[in-house]
Parts: sequence; structure tokens; C-alpha cells
Amino acid sequence: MKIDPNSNADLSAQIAKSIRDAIISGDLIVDQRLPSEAELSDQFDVSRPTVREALKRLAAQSLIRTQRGATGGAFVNKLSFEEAYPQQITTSTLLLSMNAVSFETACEARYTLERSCARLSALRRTADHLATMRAEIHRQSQPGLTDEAFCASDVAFHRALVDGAGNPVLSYQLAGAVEAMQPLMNMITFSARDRAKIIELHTALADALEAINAIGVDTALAGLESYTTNLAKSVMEKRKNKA
Amino acid sequence: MKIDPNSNADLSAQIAKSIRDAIISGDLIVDQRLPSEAELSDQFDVSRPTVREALKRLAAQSLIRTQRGATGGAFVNKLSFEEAYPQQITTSTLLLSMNAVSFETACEARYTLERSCARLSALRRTADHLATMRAEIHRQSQPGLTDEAFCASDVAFHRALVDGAGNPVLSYQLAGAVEAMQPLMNMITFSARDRAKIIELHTALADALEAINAIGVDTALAGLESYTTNLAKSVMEKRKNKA
DNA sequence: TGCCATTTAAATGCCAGACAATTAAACAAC
DNA sequence: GTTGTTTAATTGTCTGGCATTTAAATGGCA
Repeated sequence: MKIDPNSNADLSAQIAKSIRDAIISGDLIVDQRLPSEAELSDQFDVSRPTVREALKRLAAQSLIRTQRGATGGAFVNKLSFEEAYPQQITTSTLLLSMNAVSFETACEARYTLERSCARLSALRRTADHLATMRAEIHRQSQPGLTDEAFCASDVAFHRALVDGAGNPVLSYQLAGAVEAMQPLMNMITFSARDRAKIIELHTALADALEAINAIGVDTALAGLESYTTNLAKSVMEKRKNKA
Repeated sequence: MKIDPNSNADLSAQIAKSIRDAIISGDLIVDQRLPSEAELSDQFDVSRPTVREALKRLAAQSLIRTQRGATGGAFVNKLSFEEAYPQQITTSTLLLSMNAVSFETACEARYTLERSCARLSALRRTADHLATMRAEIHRQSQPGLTDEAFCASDVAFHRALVDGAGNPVLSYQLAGAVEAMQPLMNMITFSARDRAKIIELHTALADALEAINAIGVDTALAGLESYTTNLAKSVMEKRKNKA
């Protein structure tokens, strides 16, 4: 393997890219052991610290894992949905906050995606998913719940709805859209009346899901979207008037 | 800032997490300069190489960028949708291949998400989006096109459809689902008859989009999904019989 | 004064060599 | 045969240094 020392990119970035490409193309397969750091520095003709920087880059993307000790080394990591979730959520969250995405835009994306899952969820959700949703509705109706806990429960409720579709790819993609909304939602103060309305819609949603009523699910979600959007709008309005 | 030297995690991982948390929480804002590597190694009480490994981890996630020279250093990077796309696509692609997600599951996720965007796209697509789609249809009907080029054009076509919804969050989420399918699609050989059928459906889709006919768009997409799924099924069947 | 070339300082990029910590396997003792 | 010990391989970390890049400070010159 050779590296272009005249490229503008860092050596460690080039090496990381080379190994990453090998993983994506299938030249390196899951659980395969990479050469030791010393061997890699020979092969790429760079120092060990440079190789290590490259490996850390890959580790940050969960593409490899490392083990110390005699039979240790760097191994191609089997990227699991569970591992990919937090990264997807972090990236989505930062994208929203750093690019000043409006509440409306984020909300639209979230509910558009969620409604598309709902149809499948109505057909496939298990009793478990339904039970989780009912439990979260119950939690949401507890008095004295902080706004943050209310939002967290809301996320859990919607996660169960999405997971009900029984498609891990859908669940993964939705995780970003749903969880990334939470910081935005946390900026809203939910009055008792707001909570009651949301719980009412959640209950209607769960009922429709229990009855395998896809249209009812869609209606409830549409109601949630418009209610949430209007709520956010009025909150922003008030805040602007104050300032 | 302090780091626990007794944790099982690497020092560089802990430092990266510490800085990452500061970025997510807003303690470090976009374009803000981090302390120099020397200062960081003082603050965290570790050596410079360790700090560097931490910074490379963050760079791999596009959370920071570095500049050399007198006024250089590490800066909090404004994560753009453009930057996030490739990472999202890489992760999605690896998730599919490493977890042996079936063609059906991936296809279902993709079209489920895409159909949800289509309704919005019918309302908002610009003439540009439509023109791109028509151009890709034309490319797809060129004789002598390789299967790979056909798939790439297919992706571009669907990207235009999704972008037509005018919601960057949706486009970002969809990019993973649509592009990650490409390696799976590339395993299929498209006969002339297959291509003709797909182009027919693409044309119907573009026509419906031009007529702002959301139902027509949805019908065409449903047709594409079932056709693609069946095609893949028959290809797999043949391949199994051969072996 | 104003402009251009030079120097300087600060920072990252990279390297060499060393030691510590961990781990599994080989080995030895009982 | 089991148990304890040694050994070797590997990653984790540190020290110190040099190279390279870049902007700002400096100085010379018209």
C-alpha cells in the first residue's frame, strides 16, 4: 500500500481512507484482524503515531475496535444498528442546531417520516409495542412531571410506534429525525392543557393502532403535527414580544 | 477539565467525549477555536499525541477542522448537510451489508420513506427538479448503458424526487436509505424489458409530479416497489437454482 | 509615508524511541 | 493433569524533537 505524501490531506486521513475503502469494498471483512500498528507503519511507510491517528479516526466511526494484549490488535467491527443509533442522533441534532433549521421544517420532516411508518406499524405492531405506548401515555399523565421528562416520554412513545413497523432500517432512519427534535421540543413549556391535548391524541393513536386502523393512526399523527407546530409558533411569538 | 485515568476507556476517547459534549451542549460554538494541542495536553494532563488522537476522532466526525500556521488550531466545524451526506451513506451502506439486511427489508424502508416525501414533492417541486428527472429518464433509455450507470441514474432520479419536497432534513434522512440500496441494486442484472418497465414507471411518476397529482405519484412508487422487489426475488431464485 | 521583502513566532504535522499495561499462550512445577 | 509462572506480542502513553505552514511583526527602501 502506498500513500501520496504530496497530497494536501493528512497522512493519517489518507491511511484511514485507504482502510475504510477496504472495509466498504469488502476487502476487509467483519472481525478480520488488521495488521499490527508496527506492521501498518511499515506498510504505509509512516510512523506509529500517524498510524494510530488513522486508527482512531476509524474507531470514531465504529468501523474498527481494538484489543490490547498478546492476541490483540484492531479488528473490523460489525457495525450494529444499536451502535449506529447514537451517532445518527448526534449528527442529526447538530445538523439542526448548527444550520438553524426551523422548528417547522424539522417537525414536518419528522412527522412526514413517522406517518409513513405508521401504516406498517398498524399492521405489524406487537402487543409489546402497544404496551410500551400505553405505559408512556400513563407516565405522561402523571402530575409533577418535568417538561424534560415529558418530552423524553414522548420520544419513547414515538419510538415504540416506529419500531412497531418491524423494519430495523426504518427504525434507524427515524431515530435521527425523532430524537434530534428533542432539544427543540425542550424549549417549549407544556401547560397542563397542552399535555392533556397531546395525551388525548396519543391515546387516539394507540387506540387506532390497537384496532389496526391505519387511517385513524394517520389522522392522529396529522393532529399531533399541527398541534405541535401551532404550539411552537405561539411560544416563539410570545418570546419575541417579550424581547 | 479532568479525566479519569482509572476508566477503562482510552484517554483519547475520554477527551474526545469531553470536547464533543461541549460542542453538543453549546459550550463550544461554531468557528470557536479550541485551545492549542499544547494547552489541551496541559489542561487534561496528558501528552500531546494523546490529545492529537482525540482531535482526530472528532475530525473523523466532522465536528472540528484544523488549520496549520500561526493563527491555526482546531475549530468547531459547522456541520453542513453536504458534509453529513457521505457519512450517512457510508454508515447506512455498511449497516445493510454487515447485518445481512434482506433486499426486501431495505427496499420496503426505502420506498416507505420515499412515498412519504412524494406527497410534499408533488406540491413543491420546482421546474429544475422535474427537468433533472426527465434528463435521468432520458439517460436510462440510452442503449448500451451499463447496469451500474443505470442504477446510478436511478439514484439521481429518486434524489431529485426527494429534493423536490424542499425539506433539507428529509433529503438528508432519505439519502442514506436511497443510496445505501445501490450496492444491493447493483447485484441485479436489468434486462431490456426490465429497463423499459422501470422507465415507464419513472415517466408515469414524472408526469404525475408535473400534474401535481399526489395520488399518481404514490401509485407509481408503489408500482416501482413491487416491481423491484419481484425482480430481486426472481434474480435470487435463479441464482439459487444455479448453485 | 507607503510598499515590499524578510524575519519571527506560533501552531500543526510527523517521527524516533522508549516504557507501561494487558493479555494469551507457552512453559514449568507439583 | 492442574496450577502457577514466565514470556512474547500488542496496544496505550509519554518525552523530545524536527519539519512545515502561516500570519503577523519587522525592517529596508523608495
